Amino acid sequence: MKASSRRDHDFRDLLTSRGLRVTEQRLLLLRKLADVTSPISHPELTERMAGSGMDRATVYRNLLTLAEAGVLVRAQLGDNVSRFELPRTMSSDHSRHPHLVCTECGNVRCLPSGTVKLRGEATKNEVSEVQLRGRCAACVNA
Amino acid sequence: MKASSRRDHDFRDLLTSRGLRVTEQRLLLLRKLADVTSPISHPELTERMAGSGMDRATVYRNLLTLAEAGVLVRAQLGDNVSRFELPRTMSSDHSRHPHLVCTECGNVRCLPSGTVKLRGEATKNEVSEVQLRGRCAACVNA
DNA sequence: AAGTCAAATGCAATTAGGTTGCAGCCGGAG
DNA sequence: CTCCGGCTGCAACCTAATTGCATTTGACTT
Repeated sequence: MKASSRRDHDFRDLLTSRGLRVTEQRLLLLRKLADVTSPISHPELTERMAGSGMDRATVYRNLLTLAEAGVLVRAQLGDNVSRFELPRTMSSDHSRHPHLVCTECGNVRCLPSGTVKLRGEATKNEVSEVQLRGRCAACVNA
Repeated sequence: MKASSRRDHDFRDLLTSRGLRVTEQRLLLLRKLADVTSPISHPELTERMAGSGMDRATVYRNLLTLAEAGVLVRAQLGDNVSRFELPRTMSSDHSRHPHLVCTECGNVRCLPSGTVKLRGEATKNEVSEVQLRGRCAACVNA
């Protein structure tokens, strides 16, 4: 599979450029994260890696390591659980986007960066994360 | 003490106006929260209530109940621990304006309603709460 | 003032997510 | 090929959150 190996190549570069070793576990982890569309927590991710035999401590430490290195973005969405995600476009665009936490279905939706506009007093602060809570479109229509 | 009884009177109104019962425990809890200047976590608060013989579960459930009712504001710094705060201005409707949680000093700042504008895809959801995280103006300038 | 009932509390147990120490493994530099 | 330090697996451990249930009690009704 061309696509997969291409992706792996990017991941290798990403890791080595940050001075991190390229391990089979890290590649598995990054592949998984690339398949997911919204931020994922450590327990959720451990769950999905079940088949690989990877230990939860390894998942945990790698999430921290990768977030620290700037490879992943860490999100705090109000439920006392840290969630991580691979930035949309890995190289250029590290821009954060707003997250919507649905209080009904619990899912986390990523919104386009432009949909939330700060102005006035809000711009006087260094805002690093924008999060909305409410009912997502799917739940509203259901 | 005049001040104390006056404060208690406000607390009673606050509770009854939200359809919550006025219990000795809730008054103790609100008094404690009024004495504190920055958001406090459930364990910290339980610790400080030690002398009152109040149970941790009672503290916990009341924090949730009061936050749910809009009497308290819930904040999350980077450590996966929920902290709660009595808003400075106890306005009737505290959930309608955005909050900025400073990840440095931990305080929660209330922002004017107009400072955060939703548009596009964001408006397709029923957003009930807007929270920004980052460093507040005071910490940035310090 | 007494009666009533759901809300609230106390107590105890349990789950969950985060975190760490250590021995053995392995990526990659030399 | 060899060696070293980073990485992994395993197994605890800790703290915070959460829940079930019997009992108490606030606040409304009579």
